[in-house]
Amino acid sequence: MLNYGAPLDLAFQALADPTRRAMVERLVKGPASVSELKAPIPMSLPAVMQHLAVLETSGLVVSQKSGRVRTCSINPAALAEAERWITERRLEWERRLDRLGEYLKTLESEGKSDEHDR
Amino acid sequence: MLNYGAPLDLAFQALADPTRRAMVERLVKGPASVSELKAPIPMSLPAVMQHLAVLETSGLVVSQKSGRVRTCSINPAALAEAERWITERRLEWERRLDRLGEYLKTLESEGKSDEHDR
DNA sequence: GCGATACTAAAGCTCTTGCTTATCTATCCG
DNA sequence: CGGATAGATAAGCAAGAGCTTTAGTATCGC
Repeated sequence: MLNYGAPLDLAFQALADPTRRAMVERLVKGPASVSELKAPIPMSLPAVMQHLAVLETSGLVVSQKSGRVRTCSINPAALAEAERWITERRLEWERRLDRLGEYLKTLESEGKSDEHDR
Repeated sequence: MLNYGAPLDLAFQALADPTRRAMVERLVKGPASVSELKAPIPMSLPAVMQHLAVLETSGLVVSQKSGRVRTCSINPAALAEAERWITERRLEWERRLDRLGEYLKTLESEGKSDEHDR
């Protein structure tokens, strides 16, 4: 499986951890420093920074350092890309169900005329 | 971090692998047997079955065995749940940007009247 | 019945993840 | 300057993910 979809790998992998999802949930409310991100998380600071690194290499989060504080924010584009993959699959599934419904309706009405023909 | 969101953990984890995403992409086109799922994948059959197991425990895929063939299909509900989490975060981010825009517009017009007041 | 088909189960191996503690480097401020 | 703050880096470790090969167990069709 050519890892053609590597960006999606990273995004979904990043979202697969509850701590990282909590960090994303915090960041959608607005940018935050590393300490602010760490605050509600019962974990060592290096652990939080490692989660942050995963979020950054996935592209879901960007950050910049100013003085001694690093400010993190959401990158909505990466979030949208992951969303888009799922949405497209769901839509494809629904389109297929629609076609199947049409087909079954056709079969049913043909069945009815068959009954008359008999 | 209480693993309160465990179902999402499993769904995103499942989607983080390109082989598994390829299997999902196949299944949105309609149900398939294990062998049909394996066909395009250059991997041993047990490996494919392990991927399938991940997809099943995540709830993204369901399957039933009839005779000697197991037929797999998508569970759109699980797909929709993962989609929903992302969508809600993106929407929250956008609502925040809107509020910020309003606020900045307010500041700007107040700034203009300040200039007049000066 | 018997060979081929379609999966299933188990063991083992390597690489990655998700933490930890300990140590170190910058910046800020009184 | 010097102590407190904010973050970075490194090493180490237990558990899990993602394969493999090997060896099964049911069905199906002649």
